[in-house]
Amino acid sequence: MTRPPLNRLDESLLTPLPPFSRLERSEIRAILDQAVSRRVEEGATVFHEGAPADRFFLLLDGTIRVIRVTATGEHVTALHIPAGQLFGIAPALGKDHYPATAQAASEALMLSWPARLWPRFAALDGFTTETYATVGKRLGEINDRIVEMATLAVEQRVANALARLVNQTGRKVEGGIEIGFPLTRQDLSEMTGTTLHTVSRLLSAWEKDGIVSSRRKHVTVTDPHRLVVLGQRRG
Amino acid sequence: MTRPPLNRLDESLLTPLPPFSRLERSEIRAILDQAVSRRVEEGATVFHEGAPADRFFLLLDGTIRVIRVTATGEHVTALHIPAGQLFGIAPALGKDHYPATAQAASEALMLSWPARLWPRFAALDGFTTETYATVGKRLGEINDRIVEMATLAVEQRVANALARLVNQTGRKVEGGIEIGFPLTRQDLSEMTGTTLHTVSRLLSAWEKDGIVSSRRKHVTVTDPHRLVVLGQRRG
DNA sequence: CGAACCTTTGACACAAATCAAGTCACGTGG
DNA sequence: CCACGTGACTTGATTTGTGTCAAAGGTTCG
Repeated sequence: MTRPPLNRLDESLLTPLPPFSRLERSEIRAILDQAVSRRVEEGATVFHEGAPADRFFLLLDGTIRVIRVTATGEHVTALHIPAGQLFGIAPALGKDHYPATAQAASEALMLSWPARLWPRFAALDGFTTETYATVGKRLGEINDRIVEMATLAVEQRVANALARLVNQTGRKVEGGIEIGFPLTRQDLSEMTGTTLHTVSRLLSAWEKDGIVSSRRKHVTVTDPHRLVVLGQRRG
Repeated sequence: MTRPPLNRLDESLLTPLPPFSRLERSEIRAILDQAVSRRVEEGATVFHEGAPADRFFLLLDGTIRVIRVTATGEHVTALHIPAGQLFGIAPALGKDHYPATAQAASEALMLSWPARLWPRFAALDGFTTETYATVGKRLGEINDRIVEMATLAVEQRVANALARLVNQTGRKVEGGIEIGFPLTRQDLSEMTGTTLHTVSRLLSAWEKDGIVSSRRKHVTVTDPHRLVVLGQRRG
């Protein structure tokens, strides 16, 4: 499952990514040589909530879903992480256990390093600045979700969740923009704090109105503008 | 309103606080000499969401409420900050504008420094580590709130919010533990995403059951254990 | 071909928002 | 010091958005 790099990883993997972009070629080389690369399939778990945070990760391709499971077994999706970002960076926040579970929303490709190397990374020029900017963005996102949950009705929350996914992972297809990974009604309900039944009803209604179009596990937004409008207060 | 320190601030103000505890006496002296102290009264705003983040703060006494206001004018309370913590640390997260509004829940006393000094603080031994541990804790807290909002009913959310306030700011009084600052039903509703009416009904019911006791703007929890039980799933 | 799963739809129940008065405490100013 | 006004709180009646319960249809894959 985890394997050392068989052939050297190419430096161009990291150069375009913000936390690494200011580094010297030699520094990037050193970082890559210490990385372990890993491929996980759709739905597989990368690490579990509460497990010792022994590694941190960089997502090269795919999407990671960050979820938490309650005492009664309900799943709540806290966040989606797009390709190009660090995740599992518990060490950066003074935690020695992962605060949530990370699973692959679609097949994913990632690099990882042992947590004990974090301080060395942190010492690199511009690395911390960029990292904490990412943390700041996530904090902002998650805050927006609280405001949303506190003030909006289910329909608006689902509309906004879909709109966010379109922006983060959407890819143009004929007739609209498709979410970039397999997505069930249940998944959407776990992102918005509702039930798969309600999501199903909403998507059915929206499909009738020509706003979305969906097949099993695939959702395409055909009228993004109207979707955004649905997300506003007052329908 | 903002005023320079008239008499030198005492070093013992900072020594016990985690981000400063590892610093030399001389370093603390230098930090204090650059600080501006400020007292704000109950309800006053320290800084507004969206304003340029030109200063960062340390709360010496009182409680700060972090709120966001929606386009339609609703208020949502994201977080309460207890005495002894840094706040408004937008510079630490790469932001040059405050992402939320901070207001004093009770009369509050704070120090502040210009944002441009942040890098110098960050270079001090152990300072960043402790700061980001705080950020991590807040991220965790806010995450818990999302899980709560997604899975719990109103009664349980309000019970948990009260329980949290008891832990953070409660002080023993005869007959129970009182929340450490003035708190209205409206305030509680803004923390839990419900209406003041529902909160009022809940508190009335709990008062009848001997779990809380309240007078105008003051809430005392008389049976903390049963309150915690109310916060669990299944009442 | 069957099993596992995702999805849809209807009927019903209920928690909580909304609508609507009205009482009660407190601080202010005359 | 009392009257007045404002803001906090309470409580009932009504409405409604969503969850829950229930059943069945559709897809995919082994």
